This record gives sequence, C-alpha cells and structure tokens, in this order.
Amino acid sequence: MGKPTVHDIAREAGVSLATVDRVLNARPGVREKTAARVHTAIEKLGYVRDIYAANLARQRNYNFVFILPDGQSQFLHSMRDAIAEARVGLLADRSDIRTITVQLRDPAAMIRTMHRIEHARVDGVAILASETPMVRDMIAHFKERGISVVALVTDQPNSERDHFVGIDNLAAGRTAGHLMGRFARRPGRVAVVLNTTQARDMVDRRLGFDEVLTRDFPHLVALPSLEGRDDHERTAQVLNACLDSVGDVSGIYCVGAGMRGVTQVVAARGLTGKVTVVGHDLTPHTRAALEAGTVDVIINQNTGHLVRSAARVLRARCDGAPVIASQEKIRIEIVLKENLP
Amino acid sequence: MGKPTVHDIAREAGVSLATVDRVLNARPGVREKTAARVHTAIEKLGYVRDIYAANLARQRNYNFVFILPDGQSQFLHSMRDAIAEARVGLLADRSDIRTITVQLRDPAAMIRTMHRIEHARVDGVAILASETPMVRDMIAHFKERGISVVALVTDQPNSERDHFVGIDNLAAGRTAGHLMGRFARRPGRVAVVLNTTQARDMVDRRLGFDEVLTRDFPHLVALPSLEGRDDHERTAQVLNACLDSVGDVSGIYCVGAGMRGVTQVVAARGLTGKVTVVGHDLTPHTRAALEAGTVDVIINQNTGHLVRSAARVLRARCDGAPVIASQEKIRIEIVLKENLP
DNA sequence: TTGTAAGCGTTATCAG
DNA sequence: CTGATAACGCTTACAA
Repeated sequence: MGKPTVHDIAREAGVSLATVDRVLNARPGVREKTAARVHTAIEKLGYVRDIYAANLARQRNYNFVFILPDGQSQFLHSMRDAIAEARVGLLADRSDIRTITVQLRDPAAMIRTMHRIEHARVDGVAILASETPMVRDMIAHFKERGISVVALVTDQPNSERDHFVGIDNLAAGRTAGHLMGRFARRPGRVAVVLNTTQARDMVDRRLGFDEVLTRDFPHLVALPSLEGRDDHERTAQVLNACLDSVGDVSGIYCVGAGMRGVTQVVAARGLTGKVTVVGHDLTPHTRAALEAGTVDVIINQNTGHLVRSAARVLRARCDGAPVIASQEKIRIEIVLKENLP
Repeated sequence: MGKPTVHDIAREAGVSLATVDRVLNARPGVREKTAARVHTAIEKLGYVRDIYAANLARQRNYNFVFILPDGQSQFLHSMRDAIAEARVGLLADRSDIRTITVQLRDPAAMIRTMHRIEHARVDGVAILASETPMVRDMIAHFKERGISVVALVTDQPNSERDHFVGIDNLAAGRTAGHLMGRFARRPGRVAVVLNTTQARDMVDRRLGFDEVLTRDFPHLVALPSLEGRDDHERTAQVLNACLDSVGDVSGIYCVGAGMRGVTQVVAARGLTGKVTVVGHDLTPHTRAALEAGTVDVIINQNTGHLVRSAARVLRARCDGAPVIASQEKIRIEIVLKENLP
C-alpha cells in the first residue's frame, strides 16, 4: 500500500530496526551476511528512506554562513536582499543561513571571521570573494575542519571548494559581445568599463566579449579597459576622458560594477538611444535605466537562484547526496525592458 | 536552546498538547480564553511549526496530476521530460506527480479523464490546454470537489483556476518584437508563422510583437499570420508560398510550434545569416538551429521551472500556505547561441 | 471543553 | 554482533 518503511525491511530481512538502521547508515557492527539480507530486502521492496523523518530523529539542523565582501555595490545589496528573502523559507527546511561581511583586504579580519565560523558549529559556507591566496587559505582551513564550501558568483578554481555556484563569465562576456554586435547602431569603437583588471570574472568577461567582437563583428573595435575601481565618480571621469579623446563611440560595455557612472555620462552627454550600452546585473538602478532607454540590455545572474542554489548544494554536500546539475545551473539571463521581471 | 516545540507552548500556556494542536490547526472545541493563552505563548516563544514533523504525523502525501494535450510538439516532449526529471525529487518531498495525456477535442476522453482523476484521491492538477469551454468546465468540476487547479503555460483566465504558472505572452511577444527590431539586418517585411490563430497565447504574442514593431521599428512591417497547424510540412509550404509571393523578407517570427518547418525553409533557400529568425521554446532542434546560425534567438520558458513551480504552488494551495510570488514568477528567457544552457 | 496516550518513519542508547 | 526501546515534533483517537 504505502511506501515501505524500515519496519517492512526489518520484517522482510528477519532482523531488528536497529540492524536495518546500521546497514542503512553504513555503520559498523553488522555481519556481512546479515547486511546482505537487509540489502536484498531493500532492493526487493524498493525502499527509499524518508529524509524528513530521519532529520527529525537526528534533530539535524544545518548552519550555513554566506561570507560577503564589504562594499556598497548594488549587486551586493541585491545579494543581501536575496539572502534575507530566502532565509525564512530555508529555516522551515532546517537550514539557518547567516551573512557575515568581511573586509577581504584585512588579514586580521579574515582570520577573525575564520575562527568565528569555525567555533560556531557551521556546516557549510558560501564565499563570495575575489580569488586571492588568503581566500584560498580560508577555504582550505574550512575544508580541513569538515566544513563544506561553495564558491559563489566568483569561482575559486584552484581552491578545494566543493562546488561553484555562478555563471560562466566567459560565456557571459560572449553573450555581451553578441548583443553589442547586433544592437550597435553603427560601426565604430566600443568603450569597455570595468572596476578592476585584477579580478578573474572581469577578465573572463572581457575575453569572451573581445572574442565575439573580433570574430563576428569586425566593424566594432573594443577599446582598452577603463578602470572605475568601484567608484561612480571615477568611472564617470575616466569614461568622460575616453569619450573626449576618442570623439565618438558606438557602444559602451560595462563589465562589472559602475553602471551608475556610465548612465550618468550617457545621460549627461545626450547619448541615450545613440550609443548602445550593455551592462551586467539587474538592480533598481539598471532596471530604471532599461526602462528609460539609457541602457539597452542587462546580462543578469538571478540572485535569488544563486542563494537558493548555494543553500541546496551545501545541504546536499552535508547529506552526502548528489547535486542535480540541471537544477543548479545558473542561467545567463538577458534582460531587455520588454522582459523585465 | 533549540526552537520551541508544541511541548514548550503547552507548558507555557498551562494546557495540554492536544489543545495546542487544536489552536494551531484552528480546530473547534477550545474556549476563547484558552485559545488566547495559547496564542500568547506562541507569540512569546516565537514558535514556528515543523511542517515535516506535522506531515509525518499526518501521513500526508500529495497526489498531483499534470494534464497534457496529446501532440508531438518538441515543447510537449520537453515538458514530459521535465516532469519525469522532477518526479524523483518531488517524491522525496511527499509529492507524487503523474502525467495524463488527453485528447482535448474528444469530449468523451475529457470526461473519462475527469472521472479518473476525481476517483483517484488527487489533491491537485496542473492543466496545460488551450482555452476552451470544455477545459473551463473541467476546472470548475475539479474545484467543486476541492481539487486545486493551476493553469500551466496557457492561462485560463475565465476559469476558477487557483493560479497561473507560465509567462506573460504579451510581454514575450514584445520581447520578440524588440529582438527582431534590433537584430534584423535591413528594413523590410517580416513573416509571422503561427500554428493557429485560435489560441490566446499565440494572439497575445502576435499582439505584443506588432505593438513593438509598429512603435519602435517602423522600418519593419509584419505580414499577416501564416498558419502552420502544428505540422512542419504545412508550415514549410505556407512559408515557402509567402516568400515566393513577397520576394524577400528581412525576418521570420515563429510565434509557436513549427520551428522545424521554418528552419527547413531557411536552410533550403540559403537564407541562413541573411534573414533574422526569432522563435520560441528551446528544444534539441532549436538548440541545434541556434548553434548552426539558422535561428538567431529563442525566447524560452524553462520547462523545469514550470513543473517545479506548478508543484510548489499546488502544494501551497493544499496546505493553505501562501505562494512566494517572486520565486514562482516564470521568466521570459532570451537564448542566443552564446548563452545556451 | 480539555487531556492522555499512541503512533508517524527514523535514529540512538543501552543491554544482551 | 544484534535487539528492545525510547526519543524527535506533531497529530489524533479516545477518554474524561
């Protein structure tokens, strides 16, 4: 009738509940022959364990920490909001997620954070940080202590992270390149703005962008990167300087943060609808810019998906369960004003 | 220490477990005064019920049925695959989802299906069907029997469905219009192919498409709809006839099924890379067409998201829980070959 | 109107 | 090595 339970297995195999449980959880103290009988019964009845009942009995709760860099970028705000929004739903799922903000350039702060987490019975952490030796060490430290780690948004490919939750930035850059190529209103040069040339995501995006532009749209020429350093004033300033010297561009690609500086310049110079602007990350600001036409298209990674996926993956790691790749793949979203969510 | 449980509430309010439970589930047979005491305790301790423990005790299982039309479209295949893929995960979540295929034009079959579902202790159904009086009646029938209903992919706005899971087709059409406008390589006419002018989704998409084209891209003129009737042969035939008579088009918008007919014509006439092709729904075929360059862009609704969202919504309805709108909103995805998942 | 006690499927402790 | 038995947090007959 209903699904088979441990009781059914026990009866079928002619053993007690405890033995079934030992076999189920691969605990020692069961003769091979007995274990075999249990396994046969499991197969025969098609048993599948009720993970919620198990978690209830175990009183298992999951403590996860999201480590975010300090900073005021709109994307980070959006991540924080997404974490807060996901929190309540996850709590009902026995997962408590907390956010810790850390100054990545301050070694002392990093170490403090590390110890704080280590002593707080944390089961897993999701780290959003640029790729540095210190972050790598932090990840190794956690892994040594049996704490699961996922890299969030920015991969940490040379670390021991269990998983990466985020988009393929090379592909994102290619997508930007294709859109710039098709959307640009005339041949010409394309200004490229990014916050820093140090970060791998930025480099990857730029690489993908250049690849597509060079191959498929030779009438567009990408200019050297302008560094905004996460500061709108500076972004506006370097972009203005570039436009002054180049005279005219047919597109602007904003690779990372700095959209506020870009839209400010575009609006001030009356370039709306003349220069094609491609940027990343949907925020209240870029949403308004899309609606106003200052920005043509935004390439987005859904922060809600990022957070929920990170939580699901951490849980799967803790349970030793497999992750369903298709469900955890973060899509590169293309957002026009017509398909704004 | 741990989260408060019903025991804590009972102790705090000076009542028994049963009374707490009655209050929690709003069952009758509790004096107002007593109920108030319990509520105070709940507030004070910040109690939040463990829904998994509750479901365990209740032995609650959810039986959901997805009703799909018969038909061989790639999109339907993709839906079936998505349901099969979601099935195992949902089963672990106490939700059993089954698929029933029904011939929408056969009243007898519809009625058989209705009764079959009605007698199978089904808790909710997701219906993917065009908007007809018979479907509307079916929904009313289910609702009368306390079965939750969500409309899937195609809304049934004049029915009693509890929820609609799908995209805004007007917005999807606008998105297609914008992309056609920006992607088209030269001014000219645009052929519009759809399977039938009877279905509301098709009409909505066409409306949105025309709206944007007329307003923002007057250099492109959309031609009258060509009806493919879900048949590639016929689609190819009417499209060929159209191209023969018009002489030259700068774009083709395939509003619904029929992409195989379209790509066949585009390839045969050597129009790849010359005519801009915009279509809907990512399938193995459209994926290959994107990669080959026969199709420029696909507007997609993620079938995995559709299925999981429908299941979550049905469950929420059964539990009387609210649905989290932001999580259930199905995005209008834009897929280029660069951001193919 | 309220309380007691058994039980949901799993785990864990402690004897045997 | 194996088996009773009591939890886990919640629901629900059945009594009182």
